[in-house]
Amino acid sequence: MSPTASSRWSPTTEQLMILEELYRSGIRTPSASQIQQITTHLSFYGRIEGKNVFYWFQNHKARDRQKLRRKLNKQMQLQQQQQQQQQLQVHHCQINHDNNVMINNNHFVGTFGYPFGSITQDISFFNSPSLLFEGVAANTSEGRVNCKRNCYNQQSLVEKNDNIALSNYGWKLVDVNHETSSCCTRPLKTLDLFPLTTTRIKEDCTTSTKTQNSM
Amino acid sequence: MSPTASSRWSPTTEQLMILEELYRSGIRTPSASQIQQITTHLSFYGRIEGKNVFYWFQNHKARDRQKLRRKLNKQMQLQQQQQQQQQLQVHHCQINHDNNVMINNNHFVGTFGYPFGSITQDISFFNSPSLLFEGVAANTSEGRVNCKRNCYNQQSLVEKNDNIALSNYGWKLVDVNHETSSCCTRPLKTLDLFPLTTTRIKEDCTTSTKTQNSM
DNA sequence: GCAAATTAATGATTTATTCAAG
DNA sequence: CTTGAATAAATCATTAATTTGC
Repeated sequence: MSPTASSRWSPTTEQLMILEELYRSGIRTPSASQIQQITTHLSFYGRIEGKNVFYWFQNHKARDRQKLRRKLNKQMQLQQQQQQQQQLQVHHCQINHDNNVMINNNHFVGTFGYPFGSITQDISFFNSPSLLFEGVAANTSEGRVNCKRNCYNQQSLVEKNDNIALSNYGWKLVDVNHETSSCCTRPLKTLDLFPLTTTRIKEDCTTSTKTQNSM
Repeated sequence: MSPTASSRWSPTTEQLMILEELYRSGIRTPSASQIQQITTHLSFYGRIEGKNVFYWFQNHKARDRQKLRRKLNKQMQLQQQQQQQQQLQVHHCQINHDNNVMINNNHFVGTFGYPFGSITQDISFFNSPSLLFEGVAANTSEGRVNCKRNCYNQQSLVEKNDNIALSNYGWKLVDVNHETSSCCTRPLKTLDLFPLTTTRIKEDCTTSTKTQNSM
């Protein structure tokens, strides 16, 4: 209960709610200035630093992806099991033969659609969709590249315009915020990120969508 | 020739020499204050920012590891090929049988010593040493964990003592250096990192080893 | 020699993984 | 077990070497 320095930040309920709302509204990798604004705003509800905001978004994004992957992976597995079962019923005469390779290989992706050839530099292995997800060799190539491409369109390009060249990593952040952020400063400018309605949870998004566009 | 802003820093010869010397002397993940010192010192030889130093060490370390992995990987492959050859000479009656699995698999690590079992959450697959290294499914688990453990002992723990809680990531760095580092400041304090002899390339290391210990 | 074209290095970013507090 | 923090790995993107055709 005493406010003695605990080794790590833990968000207050309100801070958390706001962060989650921002996340829902589409923010994934806030730029330095965005982080600055968010931090300033949230410092009104408790001690907080820029890096906390930075890490929060990073972790939240990562764990969202992770959750999704797990889910899809599970679906895949189920599908495959079902397919296998069906095949067993139809071609049950081949069971003993195929068993040499498939037995016990719930995760043995190496055998599914592995494109042979290509010796050294070519990394375009593993095109099987099952490799996109958690399990064994999920993050080797191709698959993740595609995945990433999708993610890029969400934030990065926007930020390139906002922040001339460096985007959102720490180095640019602190000089605006650090050492002067010891709470007690109420938001000085009107923040685009926080139009006035931070406690609204879920609406039809028609009035609030421009929140994000103006950054 | 004109010093018009190129989008990324490229180190001068002297900066590079010094960085490499520091690296050789054992620095891998410099703390914020170390980065600050190094930056200040190197800014004497040309424009440079803290993040450049940070990135340089990060990349250099990573690419060192990578080089090592590649090398060891190559050795492994050779060894395995030799072993295979030997086995072929001894058990040549089994060739046709094994071919079903091994043919064309220069990188097909999935078949080497794969421990069956463990369905969903357990990630402790792939214990084969060949999986530690580049190729296909190199970075899945276990192997890398071990690798990492080793690396930790080199720097991180030291830095925990140096820098109270945050160690060396961007957030702490800029407030000391940024926006005031526009060259023209000669090193103000005597730097432990740079005792006086920065141009010495290679010696017996007996007189200079304490350089690193005092940080 | 010397640019255009390729390729290799490497600075900078983003994502994945791991550690560890609560 | 959840999640803030930290680190390592993968990737992107630009610059430097290098090659190639003239």
